[in-house]
Amino acid sequence: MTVSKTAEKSSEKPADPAKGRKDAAEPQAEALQLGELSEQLGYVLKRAQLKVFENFLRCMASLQLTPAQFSVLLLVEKNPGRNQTEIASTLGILRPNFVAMLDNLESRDLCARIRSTNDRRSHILVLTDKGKAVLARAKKLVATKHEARLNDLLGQANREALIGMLSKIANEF
Amino acid sequence: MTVSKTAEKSSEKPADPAKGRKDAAEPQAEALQLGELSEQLGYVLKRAQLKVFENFLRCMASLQLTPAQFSVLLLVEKNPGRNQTEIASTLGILRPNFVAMLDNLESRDLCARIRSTNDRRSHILVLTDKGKAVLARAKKLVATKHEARLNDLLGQANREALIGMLSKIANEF
DNA sequence: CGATATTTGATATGGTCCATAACAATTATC
DNA sequence: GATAATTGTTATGGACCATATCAAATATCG
Repeated sequence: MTVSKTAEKSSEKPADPAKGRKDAAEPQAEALQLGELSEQLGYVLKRAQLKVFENFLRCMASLQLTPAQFSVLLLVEKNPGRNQTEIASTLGILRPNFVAMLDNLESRDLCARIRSTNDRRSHILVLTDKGKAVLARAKKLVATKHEARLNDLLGQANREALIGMLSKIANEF
Repeated sequence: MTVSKTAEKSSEKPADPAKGRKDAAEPQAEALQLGELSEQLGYVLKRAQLKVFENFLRCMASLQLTPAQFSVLLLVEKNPGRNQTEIASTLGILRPNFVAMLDNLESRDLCARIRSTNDRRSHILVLTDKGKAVLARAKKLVATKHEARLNDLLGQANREALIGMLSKIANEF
């Protein structure tokens, strides 16, 4: 009863005051003031990103795909025949860190490494049939349960504006 | 010459083809297609967040403040007299992980832990004079070099709309 | 009052992600 | 053909995050 298991921070007990302690010397003392923090771009961005990833993982629980894994599958599907270095660098993943990721996806038979005939150093990446099927299901889950949630929250126009602004920041900041 | 030192991913060498190898069998093969990835909320959010944090660190290089440290100073200034648990949980930091953070800030004489007289278990947090001064300078740097950059990029109205939407996501997603 | 439970700060520890160095195999360059 | 560069890989360390556990202090309740 100490804490729950995972991914549960606050919103447990507001430690409700006015319970009848010694006296009524401190009637207030409750929620903290965020102040300028709520206007800080980085703060709000990080918080939003954590929430979005959290929701993504919940939506993908049945397929056991992380955001990073999903992005790899998407990119390999869109660019079949590329090697590890190309896929990894496009996603901002360093080659050494990409190895374990691919080991995982390959062990689950979602994608495959194929030795290139042109350059026998490199591994060509392709999706397996299972990988394609899983990705198709993943896309539906993301569209239905994840991205749709944005429309409910912001509306179609705002959602597109948000994506556009974030892209601009990601590319030009 | 293997790679640069830090924070330099791609945009190094497109490995320009058409250089004259064996034959001219593969004339294309260049930039990868992002495809649906550029429309994925989580992907764009994460990319934007990384860029913003990167820029934040550059702006704060002279003060050696990370986004997390800045947020702690801001929150302690706005809510003096709160204890570690309150400050940490408000920022989504787990108490165990907050200890080292405070050790750092306290060793730099930016904030101080004071044993509470009401509850001798808890440590009241306050900013030192140096902490207040550093935070004041940090605020100016953030406003001048960091947040201002958003206005240049998006414009005042869009910047406010973006912050608003991100807050909404952070709170209601 | 006194026994038990809870809270607070702290330590230890493990997991994940990120970054660098270094290596063997292969290819490019000269 | 000798040297340099590239590709995938391993090893490794750091930063961040999460849980269990502890001692001190406090709260709760018989």
